[in-house]
Amino acid sequence: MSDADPRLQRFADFLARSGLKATRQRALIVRAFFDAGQHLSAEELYHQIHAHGIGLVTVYRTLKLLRDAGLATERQFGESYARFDPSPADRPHSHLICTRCGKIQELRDRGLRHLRQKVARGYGFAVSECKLELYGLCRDCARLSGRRGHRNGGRPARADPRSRPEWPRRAPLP
Amino acid sequence: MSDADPRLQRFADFLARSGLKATRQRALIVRAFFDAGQHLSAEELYHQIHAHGIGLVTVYRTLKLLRDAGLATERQFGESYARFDPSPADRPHSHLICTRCGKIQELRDRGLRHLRQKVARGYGFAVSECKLELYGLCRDCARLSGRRGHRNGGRPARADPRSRPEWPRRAPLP
DNA sequence: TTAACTGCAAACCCTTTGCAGGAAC
DNA sequence: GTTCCTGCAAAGGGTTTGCAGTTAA
Repeated sequence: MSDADPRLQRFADFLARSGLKATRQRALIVRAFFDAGQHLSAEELYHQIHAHGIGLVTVYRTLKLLRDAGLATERQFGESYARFDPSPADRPHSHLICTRCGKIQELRDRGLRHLRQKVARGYGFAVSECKLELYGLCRDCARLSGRRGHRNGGRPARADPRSRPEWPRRAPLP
Repeated sequence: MSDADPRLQRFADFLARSGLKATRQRALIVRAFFDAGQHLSAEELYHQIHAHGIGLVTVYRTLKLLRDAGLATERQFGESYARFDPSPADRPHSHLICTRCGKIQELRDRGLRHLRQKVARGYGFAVSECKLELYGLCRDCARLSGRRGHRNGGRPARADPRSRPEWPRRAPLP
């Protein structure tokens, strides 16, 4: 199933087109990245494959290549490090980020497209990229919070999502 | 005019309430921050006041206090450093970021509120914070770009706004 | 007088870069 | 055989922290 992923071919094409080489490390990293199907950080991805003797630096370099190939988008979800979104840039979507469990869901809504067009008209602004992130509690966490009597109305203690409390920042390193 | 700014009083109240002290440095930093009325980085703010013998570390610490007091929001506009938004958190707004000149405009649109409510209903997601950022060319830059024949359709060279090329990253240091 | 604050330097974290050996073309 | 790649170690840049002296309360 992973072999049939057209993105692997697109990456191979990108490498060839750019005069770059198809190495064992790149193949492993790219496959692990697409297989995860999530918004991984460089270190999380590294953690999944470092058993194969691949270094963190190579993971960083390959993620940058994926970004340049248009197969990943670098994102900052209020953390001190970046996450990479495997969705191609030509299929824009927004994100719902749970401030309790860290889950990241994707959201597609055409309301955003309208907003974008309205802005273009009203402000004379030529939009090239549109980022919408909604922080809050996912369905499960909201339910849990509700049971506990939602002490502060379901709002997190701090407005700034950079200071998310207890949820897993990255996969633990050995 | 700056003295009449109710935010100064709110900050003083916050300090008193928290058992913290009102120092000369904090007064200077907070006033400079509100007077700027822009989305400053810590270093830009430092640059404006370091003549008074105030250290960068104190600027960082005071900005964090402002954030905790609800008088500033920490934001990451695709740069490697944070900017602080002087608008209080209870007046949410979006941002238009010009990828050419770096200008940041604010945008208030009730379409976003509707989207937010729709998400709450459809996904069972309890939204606590909503971030919308539109990257592209502001009116002036779009016009310039148009005159030059908008070589690549008005799109920046790279999709990722982290790699903005030539515009002022921060106020130059002496 | 006491607790909090400042500034310096050093640490910290994530990411990038320099370099010598190794692998793809 | 050339060019690009890898991994290591070290550097880099923004931010935070430890500490000794200073200042607000």
